[in-house]
Amino acid sequence: MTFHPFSQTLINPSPEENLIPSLSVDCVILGFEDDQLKVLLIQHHGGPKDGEWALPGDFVHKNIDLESMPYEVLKRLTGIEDIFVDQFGAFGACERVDYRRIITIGYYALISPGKYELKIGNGAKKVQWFAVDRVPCLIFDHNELVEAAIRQLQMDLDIKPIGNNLLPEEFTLTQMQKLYEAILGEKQDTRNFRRKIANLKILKETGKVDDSAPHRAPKLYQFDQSKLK
Amino acid sequence: MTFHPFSQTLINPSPEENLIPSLSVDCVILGFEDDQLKVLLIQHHGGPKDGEWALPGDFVHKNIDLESMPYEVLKRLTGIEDIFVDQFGAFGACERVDYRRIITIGYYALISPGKYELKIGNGAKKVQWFAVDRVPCLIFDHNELVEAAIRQLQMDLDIKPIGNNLLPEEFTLTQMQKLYEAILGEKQDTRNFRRKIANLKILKETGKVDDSAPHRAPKLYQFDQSKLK
DNA sequence: GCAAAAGTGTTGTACGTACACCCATGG
DNA sequence: CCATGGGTGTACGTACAACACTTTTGC
Repeated sequence: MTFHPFSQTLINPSPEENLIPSLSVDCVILGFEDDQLKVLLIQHHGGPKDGEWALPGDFVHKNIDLESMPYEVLKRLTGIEDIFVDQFGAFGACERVDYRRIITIGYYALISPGKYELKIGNGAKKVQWFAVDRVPCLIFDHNELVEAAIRQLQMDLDIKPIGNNLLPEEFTLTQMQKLYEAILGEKQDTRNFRRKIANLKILKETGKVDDSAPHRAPKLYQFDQSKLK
Repeated sequence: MTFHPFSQTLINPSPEENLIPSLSVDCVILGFEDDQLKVLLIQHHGGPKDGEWALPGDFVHKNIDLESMPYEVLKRLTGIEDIFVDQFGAFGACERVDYRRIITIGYYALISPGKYELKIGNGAKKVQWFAVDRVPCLIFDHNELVEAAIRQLQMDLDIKPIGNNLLPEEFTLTQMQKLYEAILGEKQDTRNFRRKIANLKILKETGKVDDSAPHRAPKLYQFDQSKLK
């Protein structure tokens, strides 16, 4: 197999003839940890972008549906498949990739960091979570993609089961509020937030509390899967 | 130049080596006429889809930004450039095109039918407006693209200057209401609609009326360009 | 008893919705 | 004078924004 300047992120790169060389998929994988929205980045190992940080991605495979591609990328990085993924745009300026004409389709994915063990593909030196307001300079237009993904996530926040994918199985309302604040980038009023969530009627109490902290123990909730439209 | 199975819509097809053969752009060109939302379709002439109806589109040109491609398509069909265009998604199921793997990026465009003279490209038999609820069976997944474009348009209706592009320079509030009804697919209450539009403060009276009809002459309005956010 | 976070209500305002009649005009 | 479409107001309910104090617990 010849060196492939863009498949640095692959664990099992496909033979080049199975790829569409001018069309890639990039994934903005978002997670919520330490009250912060984080994005999963990989550091290239070898190739023209050695040492630089980038979104995980891949060329579109000729025999795989476009919409399945982000799951392929995620499977290689995390070993999981049943996650929330949404397309947020196609990016295709002539000079977005400096050495070749490549159009990319951006997807964002929502997972819980820590729930999965990350694998480092061949072509990658490191895989690491970064807070979205501490993202380093990325290759190509990847910083733009991160911003576009977050804008889309903000718009989807009220109409898609975002929390269900970014929060642990059981969580407190304070955690959920922190998640909303991280996504929207602004503080929320506690009383208004709780009323709004209550009106959605998508949570149910577990009956348990989180008594790991040294003060009043908050109630734990979970999503009522039957009520997520 | 060899025959190119997909560039039926081109007036001046580019040499094949300037195209990205696995990546196309399709345009859902929408207009408003006779109180109906209409979409512009072309009928293929020659090639594997001879006689069938399709969205106008083109392969992505290697030396043209992706986001400029819909303008290229529109320029060939209508000779105009300054119109509203928005990307609504990338479509890439393996079997969406029956004879080859082609991913397409969908754009919708808004123009006033009748304002422009349509050109018939070589590769096309006809160019024709169809009411969106009377769209014939189209090639590939183009019917899906039309529906996706309209869904996107519905979501954009309140946040983008849709009317500014689909209505004539001067128009009545009834016309505008009919446009909203056509896009949303449901009747609007006249009083509520007028109050809503008034609250937006994006229109100004022209002082003129339309006295072409045999009853009370409605006032003519225009968009106040300085107030379109 | 205090620090630290959980939890809780009221009020005003803005917006959506439902609903019916008079007005102006041309023929 | 009548048919046709233009134009207008009120009342209600819901949703959001602003705002501060009490409760529980571990130490």
